[in-house]
Amino acid sequence: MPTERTEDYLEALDVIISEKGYAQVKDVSKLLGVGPPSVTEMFQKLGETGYINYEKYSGVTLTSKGKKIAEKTRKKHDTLKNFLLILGINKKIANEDACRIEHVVNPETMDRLTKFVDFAQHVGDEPRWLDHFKHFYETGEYRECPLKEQDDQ
Amino acid sequence: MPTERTEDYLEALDVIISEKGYAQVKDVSKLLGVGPPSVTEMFQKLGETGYINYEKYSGVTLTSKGKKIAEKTRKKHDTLKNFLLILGINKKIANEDACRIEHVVNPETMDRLTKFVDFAQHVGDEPRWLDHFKHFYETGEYRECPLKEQDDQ
DNA sequence: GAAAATATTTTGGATACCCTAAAAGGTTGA
DNA sequence: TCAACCTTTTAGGGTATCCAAAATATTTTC
Repeated sequence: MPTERTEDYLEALDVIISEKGYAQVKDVSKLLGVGPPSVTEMFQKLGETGYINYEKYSGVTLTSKGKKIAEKTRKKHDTLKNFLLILGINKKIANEDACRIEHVVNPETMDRLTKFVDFAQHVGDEPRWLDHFKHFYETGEYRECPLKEQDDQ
Repeated sequence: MPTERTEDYLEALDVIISEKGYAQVKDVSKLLGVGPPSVTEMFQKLGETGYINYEKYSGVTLTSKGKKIAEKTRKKHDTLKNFLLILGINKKIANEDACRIEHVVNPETMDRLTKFVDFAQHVGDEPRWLDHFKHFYETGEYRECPLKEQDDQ
């Protein structure tokens, strides 16, 4: 199993590579905010464990094994981020939190969250209950669904 | 700032202490699934940094500084767990995920989630939209809110 | 009250990260 | 072509966590 940090590096590599075809130490260093020696060290490890194609002093690419992890991680990231956005959290925080949560959630939880996001986005515009939640969030006031009473009668 | 692991230990201590008044190395060792030397080592660190009252070979208690962190962490844990339960995730997984997510979420996200849990639990029984989500989760079929059409006319 | 059982601590070591400083490789433009 | 300028790598350390084995303390039991 890759460590959390390994997932972070693979995900970053995937982002960079999808933009410029390969990734250099300095790109990852900048994106993850760590020093070049840390990146080189990780490149060596990722090379040895077969996640990337690594040759000293040249740009790296992902192997299919690495790509698989990267994509899985990015997908989780997207779902989490979308979920947080639905809740009304701003983009920056949604991204940061998604970045950290993506490494620790159970697949079953991801599955439910994915469906939840689908559910909230299924209709064109915001579903009524979500409007109600936002109203509740802002005012503390709960808007009862009028249908409820109809049912009870 | 306490590390994630420090939060875990403090939370565990709080759980144990609220049950038997003090905590021993073996209790924490069992609860967190780490060996006794790791616990002793952490006790020493927590003692030095003022989170617990530690004396060699005797049960420990939390200082108010430690209690504060422990409670904050437990509260986050509870909210996250409740949220996951609302989504329909089983208790075991909800607990495990809450345990890991609690260390990495932004306060703003916690705030929204807390309100979301309140929102979903506001009425006595499950709100209609949540029923609809569960139906959607199981069948992939979306139940339109009948009111929607009324509005449109 | 001492032997046996249990609990805790110490010692010594491992791993996965991170870093700074210095060396070495690669690139480029006068 | 070679000096200057990146970029990457190596060398040498640091921290936080974990562990097994051995030493020590405490508690229980006869």
